[in-house]
Amino acid sequence: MKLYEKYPVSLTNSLSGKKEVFEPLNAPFVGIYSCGPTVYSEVHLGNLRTFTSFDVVYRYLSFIDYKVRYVRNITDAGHLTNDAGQGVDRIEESAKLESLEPMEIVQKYTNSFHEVCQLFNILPPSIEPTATGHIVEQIEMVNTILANGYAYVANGSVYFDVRKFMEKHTYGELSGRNIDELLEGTRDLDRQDEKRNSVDFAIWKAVSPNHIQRWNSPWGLGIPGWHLECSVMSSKYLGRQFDIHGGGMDLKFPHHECEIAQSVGAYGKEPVRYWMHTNMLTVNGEKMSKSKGNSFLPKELFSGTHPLLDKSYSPMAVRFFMLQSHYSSTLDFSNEALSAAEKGYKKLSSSLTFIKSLNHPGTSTSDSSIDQTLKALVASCYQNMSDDFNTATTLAVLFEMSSRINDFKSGNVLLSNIDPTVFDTFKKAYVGFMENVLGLKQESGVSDHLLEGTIKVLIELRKKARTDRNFALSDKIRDDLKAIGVQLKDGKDGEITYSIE
RNA sequence: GGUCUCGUGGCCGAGCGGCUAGGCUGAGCUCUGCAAAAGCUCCUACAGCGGUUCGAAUCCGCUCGAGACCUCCA
Repeated sequence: MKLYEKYPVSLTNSLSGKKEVFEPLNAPFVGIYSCGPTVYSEVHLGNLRTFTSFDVVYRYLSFIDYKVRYVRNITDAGHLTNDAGQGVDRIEESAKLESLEPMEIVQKYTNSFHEVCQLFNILPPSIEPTATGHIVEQIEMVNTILANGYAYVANGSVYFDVRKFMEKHTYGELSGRNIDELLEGTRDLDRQDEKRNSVDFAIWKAVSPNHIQRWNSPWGLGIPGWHLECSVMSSKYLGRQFDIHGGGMDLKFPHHECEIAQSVGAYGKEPVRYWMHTNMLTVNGEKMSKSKGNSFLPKELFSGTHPLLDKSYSPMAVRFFMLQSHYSSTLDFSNEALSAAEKGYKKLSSSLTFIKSLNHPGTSTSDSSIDQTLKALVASCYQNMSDDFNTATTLAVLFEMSSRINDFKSGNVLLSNIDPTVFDTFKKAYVGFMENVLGLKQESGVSDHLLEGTIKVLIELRKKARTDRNFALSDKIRDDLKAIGVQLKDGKDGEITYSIE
């Protein structure tokens, strides 16, 4: 029996607004697409929340035996600041600002995005396609939509004809938009606009010859529409209908709505079975965004240099902070919350370190009540994650497990009272959910062998001092190390461990 | 203005009609040469007002407050 059969996943489908049982089209295969970054500047913490959320979805579905293909794109062309016709091309704009080639901008911020992902332990997707790598396919899709009569050409641009589309299909379903009202607004449309209706959107956009990024098409020089690339790349790698499409709440309209329309307009069927939307990271109750000026860059977080930050925070503390809330709730940033998260993470992390090195002696006089408790905790991890990827409740279970691990450590509970198989399952689950599912890896306090060795020497000296009952000296070693951020902990058995503050 | 979401204890945050969330902080105890860590215990909530129900933080209505989307945004 596969794990996903034992712990069936349910998730909130934005399309219905309800929690539904997840049934992949072709189990055990699962296709996930999530909207990646537009690489015109550095990603901020808010962006990262979404990527972290889908990273966990990807990790968990893989963990419970699904064969997941996870596609996350890089938008490196065609992202205008609006569809209305006078929009500025984000990549071009940054290129001018930084005096670089557009593709240099793309490379620079793609690299930076990858570095940040690595720091936050966000796994690379199975496929990371780029818009510029799929110009041919995008032109093909525009042609298909034109052939189906759902688009029109105007001055070298191609627009999706929403009103025409609505004669046979629905538009606005995902975001709950009242399109009649949107169409009402059409009368106010600027006369100079090439669009027939204000709700129409560009699937191919003509550009002038001095636009650096441009491609030849049947309609002249231009760039692909932003909404189009996701439709093209998702259908290319996951099929015309696939399981999960994710993204931030703010992409629901118009981006995802347009994706649906394009795919239906081209291929005649709903592209996505389950839509998942992550909620926003807020600062003092307001959405974190570049335009509001309340966003931090990851590196500002690690250095603690941003004015809104009291101190620096490690990537795993931040990851833990995000996982403590549900992906569909807003999460409010604050120094207090982050400090609390940092301590909580350290607690779980030290249990992780300990249990990894702990092995069952082999024989046991089994105490079934402890075995039952441990087994229930393991099952609870799966149940919580299968329940709409509830990382918050899963963490609560992990804290419970951490307490049990500390019982092993202190000798409150003897391993000889635990069935070896149960212990093995428990250990694998704790390590697995921490590292593989939630992606909370251990942050090595000391990366330097020299330093590590030096601390060990000092620990040996302190042990000697303690056995000699030279407490003045042993306290001095401990206090002086503490002053530079190394906390020593005396174990019952005389062993001394340390942690870096 | 339209659409929608949210309002939980000192703080952050789960909760999807009945059963302990959890973390951080604070207080006490145990262990310890003293600390730290750990263990145990305690403090405590569901914005307000009505309604449905045997029973509501959880469902319905109203009021107040906050936010998101409706233009680009994870």
